[in-house]
Amino acid sequence: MTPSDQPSPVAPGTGAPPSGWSVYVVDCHSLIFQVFHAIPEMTSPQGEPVSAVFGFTRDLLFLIEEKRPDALICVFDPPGGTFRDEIYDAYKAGRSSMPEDLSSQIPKIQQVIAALGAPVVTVPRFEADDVLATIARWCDEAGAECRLVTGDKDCRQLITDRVSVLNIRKNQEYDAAALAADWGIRPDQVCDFQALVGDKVDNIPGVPSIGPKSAKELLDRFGNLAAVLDGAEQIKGAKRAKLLQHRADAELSRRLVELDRFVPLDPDWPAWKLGAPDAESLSELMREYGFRGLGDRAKQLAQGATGEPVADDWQAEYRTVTSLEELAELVARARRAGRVCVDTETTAKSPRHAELVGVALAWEPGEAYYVPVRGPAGDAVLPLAGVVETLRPLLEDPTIGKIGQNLKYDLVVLRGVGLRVSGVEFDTMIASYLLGAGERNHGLDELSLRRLGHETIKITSLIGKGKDQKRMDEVPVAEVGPYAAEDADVPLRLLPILAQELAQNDLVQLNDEVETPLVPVLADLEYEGVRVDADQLAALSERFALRLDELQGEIETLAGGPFNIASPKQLADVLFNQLGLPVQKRTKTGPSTDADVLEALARLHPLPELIVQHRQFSKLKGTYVDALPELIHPGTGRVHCSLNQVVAATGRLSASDPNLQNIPVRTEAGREIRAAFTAREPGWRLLAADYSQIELRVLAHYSEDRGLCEAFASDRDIHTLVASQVGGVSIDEVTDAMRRGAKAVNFGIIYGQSPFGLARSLGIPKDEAARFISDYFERYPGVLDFIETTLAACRRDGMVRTLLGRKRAISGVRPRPRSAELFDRRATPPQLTLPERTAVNTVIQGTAADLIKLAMLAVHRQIEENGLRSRMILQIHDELLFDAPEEEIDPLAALVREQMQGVAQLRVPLKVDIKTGKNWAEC
DNA sequence: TGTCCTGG
DNA sequence: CCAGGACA
Repeated sequence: MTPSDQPSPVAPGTGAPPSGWSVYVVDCHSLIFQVFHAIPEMTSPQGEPVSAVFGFTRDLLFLIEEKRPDALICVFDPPGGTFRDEIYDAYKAGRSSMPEDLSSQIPKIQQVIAALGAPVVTVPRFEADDVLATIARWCDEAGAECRLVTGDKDCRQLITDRVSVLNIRKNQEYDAAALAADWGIRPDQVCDFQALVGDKVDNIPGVPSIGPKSAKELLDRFGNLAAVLDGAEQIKGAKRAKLLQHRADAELSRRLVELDRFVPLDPDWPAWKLGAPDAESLSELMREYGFRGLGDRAKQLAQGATGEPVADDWQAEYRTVTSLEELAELVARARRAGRVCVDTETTAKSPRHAELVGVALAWEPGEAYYVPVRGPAGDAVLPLAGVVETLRPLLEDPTIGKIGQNLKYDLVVLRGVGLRVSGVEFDTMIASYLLGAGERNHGLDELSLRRLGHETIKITSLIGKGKDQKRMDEVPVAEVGPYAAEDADVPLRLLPILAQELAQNDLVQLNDEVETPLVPVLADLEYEGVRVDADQLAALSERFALRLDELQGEIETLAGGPFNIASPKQLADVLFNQLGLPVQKRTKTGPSTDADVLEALARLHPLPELIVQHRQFSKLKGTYVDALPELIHPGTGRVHCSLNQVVAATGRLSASDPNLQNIPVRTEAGREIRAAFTAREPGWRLLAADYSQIELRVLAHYSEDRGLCEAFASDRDIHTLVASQVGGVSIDEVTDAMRRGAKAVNFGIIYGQSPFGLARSLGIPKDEAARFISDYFERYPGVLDFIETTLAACRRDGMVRTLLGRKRAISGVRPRPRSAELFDRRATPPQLTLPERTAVNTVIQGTAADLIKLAMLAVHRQIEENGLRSRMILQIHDELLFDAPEEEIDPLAALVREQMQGVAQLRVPLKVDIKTGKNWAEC
């Protein structure tokens, strides 16, 4: 609003905009409500609702881009009442108040408006509509074009030759012609029309039994409301009585719907002129809310406004090294600095299959060096061997801190050229992950943009994308240099920012003592890899192919013709249309054909069972048997999967290329695949050490439940024990079904499963499952207390933490019941919502992940200190796999057990089972 | 992109 | 609950 001490540029009451202007006025609350209801729920990376912010920003960007207004005035309703409340208490009583999920977005929307360079106007005691009416009048009087952006029908009374209402959803102008086609009246009759018809939502009474049609007829005949009311006597039928009886209502209605075109507002056209957007804060906001697409549009808009790229005061000195002498000099300088940021450029994404193209080094922000060792013919590069030897005293010195983004990658690559990098100090990717577990993008480009406001050179601008990508060694050194140097510079600049944030979030210890030291350990695992017998897989592939052929034949006979078994759509057609089997459940796109459904159908027809088998074999063949040989490293004969430290929101590792964490184990065919994973050479064996029931032990620890803790202390089969205690029978009396039930409940608790989910996974009725769970809570009361304590803390803090302080933000946990109500909940098990289940699961699964990470660090160190040749080669959540010379098996087993069991002193002992064999199936 | 399946 | 990957 115009400050009152500013002299008004025009006389009060008149407010002509500069000539030739096109003025857009937005009724913000109207638009916000529209988009809020039109757009499905969206949350920002921080978990706050932002769907209305998104919709509003999108619409405003659309207006700016497409309509190019000279002024874009955003009008908000004032807080508190308006003059209409003063003349009629029931005014707008029918409108529900704004939901919290929406009102929390209003300040965000106002930030966006400010960043876009548009003014916000509010006039106390006057609704936004009245402000629209006033500005519309000014425009009309001055002959300026004015568009009113609102969904409110009241504004139709403002329509003139110059003023129209813009329907932004349909991008249609609603003018006098549209009004005539819609209501059949003129703009000057709008108030009278609405006074007769009324409006339920705004609690405008109107005249009962008069709808749009009769209102139009009356106005056609009499011209306006006053004439209609005066002439009511001449009207025939029931309407006459109604009009006479509700004359006062109609007159009040007219006063309510008529907008005030003279609100006390001083126009300030210079200030209202749509300015250039504030690119920096705009893109910052778009990133904060997670609007990627809008961010790009906003950026373009900002560039268009200034005619040049967004200012980015990035000062940097990047050089490409041209001689080994120069490199030696740089190494000496880096050593003096005591730290170095490293980034390697290579020919491939997989570090084990990649060739080194160059190394970038930096130790002071704003200064970085690129050392090329490969490049297109004719480009000057340094000899690899010389570079390696010159870098060795820098990179292998543990006292020189190594900084970088995804250092594990560089460690594996450099190990490939004979450099064992030591002294890993800070990895920006890991810091970003610890600060925002569950966020998908921890890439350097994103970090730079988000934390430094600097747009980095994209790799695609060098090597292109899609099918005909170049390799980095095919890109001229002159282009690679600045790109690589920047990738060494950026982490250095990010470090202080991230380090401070880690400190603020109590994550320093977890970062410095667990996650960062784990980087070289994981690099070693990846570097070692797992031996796979390609011949065995080839034989298996043939056998599976034969079996699949057989199955396909049988299936087509039963189905009465060929079809694509792999297509759920075609399969559904065969099962439910051609065979007429009953549909069990539906997916978004059609009847479901998943394993549960097929199992249920198997009792009615032989086909589903065959489908299950076919799916199983084709899955195993496609995902493992045929894919694995492709990934075997020609030099090592082993597969070197990638272990990702920053993907899983709970703190677990994940594996890919190939994912060795989901090699089959439950079926016979799956175990045959495991048998193809072998020790690396004759005389070596595999050793698998897995934590027994680690997640349940974590649950026992947190719950402090006597019964559960004692169960673990007794070292008996936990599922049997729980079955006997919950069922109230002796251990010998526990049946198979009871143990299965207990096991399912145990898992259900860890996964926060609902009684419904439990019933489904066990195939028992829902009330039976619910009773099982309540019996469980009755027997182990500490478990429910733990769940409630966890949820209360999550509700309070907006996040949960694991044993080592790893945090995960979770919003949406409902207010917790008072403790008195907990007793009831033992009788009727709690139905947890998704965020609540996630919160419980994260604490348990994340703590288990913490423990095994500690174990990996301890075991890795011990193997090194004891000079063993044995190697850790894989982690599968609760299991560690080792490749060991036969004579080391016993000492290794002892060492591994001791270290794994000793990582933490919980209220229950940690138990480790160890198995060895020539292949993984034997373990 | 959604469905299904493998593991924990 | 959380992941990765194949397939249509």
